[in-house]
Amino acid sequence: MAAHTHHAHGDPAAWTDHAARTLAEHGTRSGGARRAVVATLADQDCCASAQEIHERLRAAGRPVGIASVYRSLDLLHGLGLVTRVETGDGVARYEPALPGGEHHHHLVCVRCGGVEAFEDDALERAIHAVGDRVDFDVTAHDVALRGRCRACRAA
Amino acid sequence: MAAHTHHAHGDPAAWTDHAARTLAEHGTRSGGARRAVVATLADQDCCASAQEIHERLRAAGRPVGIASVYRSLDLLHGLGLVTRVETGDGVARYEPALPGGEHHHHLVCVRCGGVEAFEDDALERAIHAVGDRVDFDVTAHDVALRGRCRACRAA
DNA sequence: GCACATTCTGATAACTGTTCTCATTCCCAT
DNA sequence: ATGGGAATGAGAACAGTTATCAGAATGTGC
Ligand SMILES: [Zn+2]
Ligand SMILES: [Zn+2]
Ligand SMILES: [Zn+2]
Ligand SMILES: [Zn+2]
Repeated sequence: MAAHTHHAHGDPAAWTDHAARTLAEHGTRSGGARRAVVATLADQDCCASAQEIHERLRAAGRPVGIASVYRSLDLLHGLGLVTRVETGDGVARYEPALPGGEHHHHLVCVRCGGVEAFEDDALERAIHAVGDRVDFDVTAHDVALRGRCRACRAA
Repeated sequence: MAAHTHHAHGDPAAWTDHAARTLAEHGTRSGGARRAVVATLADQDCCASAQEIHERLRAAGRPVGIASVYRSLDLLHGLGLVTRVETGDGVARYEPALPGGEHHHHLVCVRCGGVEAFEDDALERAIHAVGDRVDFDVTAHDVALRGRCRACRAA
């Protein structure tokens, strides 16, 4: 068994393979920039902004043009390989979308801007029920709970 | 009885009064620009962007500087008088926050960008239950269901 | 009503995240 | 190996939002 389980939301290698396969099926070529972005995403538990990914790649000695980061994220999002998360500060964040559909939602601290993940089956059922009842073909959903994290509550 | 009930989410005059009272309690002066923004918001069933409000005021013959619109919305949001809604297109939208706490959430069409409102008690209960169980002082929540509206499903 | 301190307002500059442009590089089927 | 086309990266362009600041409006104390 591995000494640590850093990734709470599934095996990153599995998502990487899934992403590579889906990209190949769509006839895209495998360029270095996009591969680097995919690798960085696979290493993320939760959401990261385009600029964070850009910075992380630069720090890792594999700089990628910011335009390529945005392009890659846009393509991956179009193929359903990443989820776009809006935390309310006007920047889009992205996290891997697992093929099985398992996912989490977010707690956003209004003071420090920190983001935590949570999962809740009852919430998912309630959302699904709404989707069934409305005159709308619902394919995705976002939930954000806002408030104060433990640290900011004390401060 | 009124011939039509245009406002699904409470009496606009009541919200206007509530807003005016809260603003007065906070020692703000009553300038014309902010009063106009409050009046426009009171006339909204659902969310509107700063630029939409700006345009609506201009069209109504009561032009207000865009900076004043943003400032007013920011102040109202800080006082809890409006809700900020993120529909995913990178534009912040605002709608009146009723003092009783009754509110709705949104269905966003990924094709045409249209927004519809819905309410669901079971969903609210599920969200409340999550807030009780997490280590986070939850004070607000956003839910957005994404998909295709009836018109765009046909097209 | 009048003077005054303060707030509000609006034009515009500045800023930030994102998208567009285009010349160059790279991938890969042939 | 080569040729056609997709991918890349630097920088310009863009959109929404925020900051700046001089002048107008507000309301309090007289
Ligand atoms: Zn996450
Ligand atoms: Zn969910
Ligand atoms: Zn609404
Ligand atoms: Zn709710």
